[in-house]
Amino acid sequence: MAKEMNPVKRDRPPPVSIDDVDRKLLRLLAEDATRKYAELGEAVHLTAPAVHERVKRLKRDGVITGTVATLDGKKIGCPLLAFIHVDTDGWGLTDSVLELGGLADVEEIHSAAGDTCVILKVRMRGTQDLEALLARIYRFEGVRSIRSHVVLNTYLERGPKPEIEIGGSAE
Amino acid sequence: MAKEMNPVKRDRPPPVSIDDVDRKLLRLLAEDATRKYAELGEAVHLTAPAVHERVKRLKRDGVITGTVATLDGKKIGCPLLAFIHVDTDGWGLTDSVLELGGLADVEEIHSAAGDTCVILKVRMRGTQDLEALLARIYRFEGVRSIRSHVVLNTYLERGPKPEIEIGGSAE
DNA sequence: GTTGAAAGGCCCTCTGC
DNA sequence: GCAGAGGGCCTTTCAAC
Repeated sequence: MAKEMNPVKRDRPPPVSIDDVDRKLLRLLAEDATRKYAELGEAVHLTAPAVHERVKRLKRDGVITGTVATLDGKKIGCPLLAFIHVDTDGWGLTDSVLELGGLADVEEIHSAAGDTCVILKVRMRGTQDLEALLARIYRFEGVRSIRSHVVLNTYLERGPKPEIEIGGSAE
Repeated sequence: MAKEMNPVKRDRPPPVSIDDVDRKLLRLLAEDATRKYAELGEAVHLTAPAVHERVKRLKRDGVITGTVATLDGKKIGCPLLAFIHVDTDGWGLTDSVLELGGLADVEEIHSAAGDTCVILKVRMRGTQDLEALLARIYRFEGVRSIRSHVVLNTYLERGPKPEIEIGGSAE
């Protein structure tokens, strides 16, 4: 086949096929998962059973990974949001860092390229909790430095949303 | 009152009151919002109508801000996750940056303390889209520097979760 | 894919306790 | 706060097209 000969092809095309109707459904559900199938149907010009079939497929294929309630950080007593960048010597950090996932404060753990190795997103009750967490991280082996970025205000915060067009980059 | 005399008190206690049962419900719903009221009820030793009443109150008070479907970034064709730190001269950046919220790629926009002013979380189809976005940001007035942190692997990614204990910091 | 219909489940409310 | 019962909406499936 001409597959490997085409330089435009991505190296790893997604194994699941998603069309524009799926994308629109995903966008709507990513915004509000309580929408009824009938409502979704009229948005994409399909009937409720057809929509149900697509959504079921999207869940089965792992495109939709779950349905969750979003909470207000301040209202639950965690007004302090921060990003923590941890720079390490080697890679022995990994196991220790993954343990941080057990803390309710820690929302995200990523490994990253660039001048930092691990990026954490944490939401805490106050600066004292943040201090305690930093102290704990510093106790890990191989930690060279930590930089904290305390968030002053959040203007946007949402989950992944599929692009609407294949060639475009926006809306 | 002895309120102002107690140095332990927080400066701004949350206006909505949430007890431990609420917190447990919030944790369960933040994990999986499709849980049935009966199931939630037996987890907190309450009946379904009682749970329903609490959840309704939590939504009315804005503690629960919504119910959304979570999507797999890779499966929807956006495997490239990155954090972008934008450093600016003044504050004129704000309006321009907020416009970025219109892009589907941009998931989060925060203003931050420290050596960076704005933190963006973006999820894109590839490095070309990232380059285009960076070029766009550089065109903004007052942008001094940009640092991008491309995520290699995500170990944890979830929404806010209330602490389970008043004094504790974990599970 | 569609329409129509039917069964079942759960939400939600209301009533008393 | 509990228990129980009822109405109604919606999901979900099945038929036939």
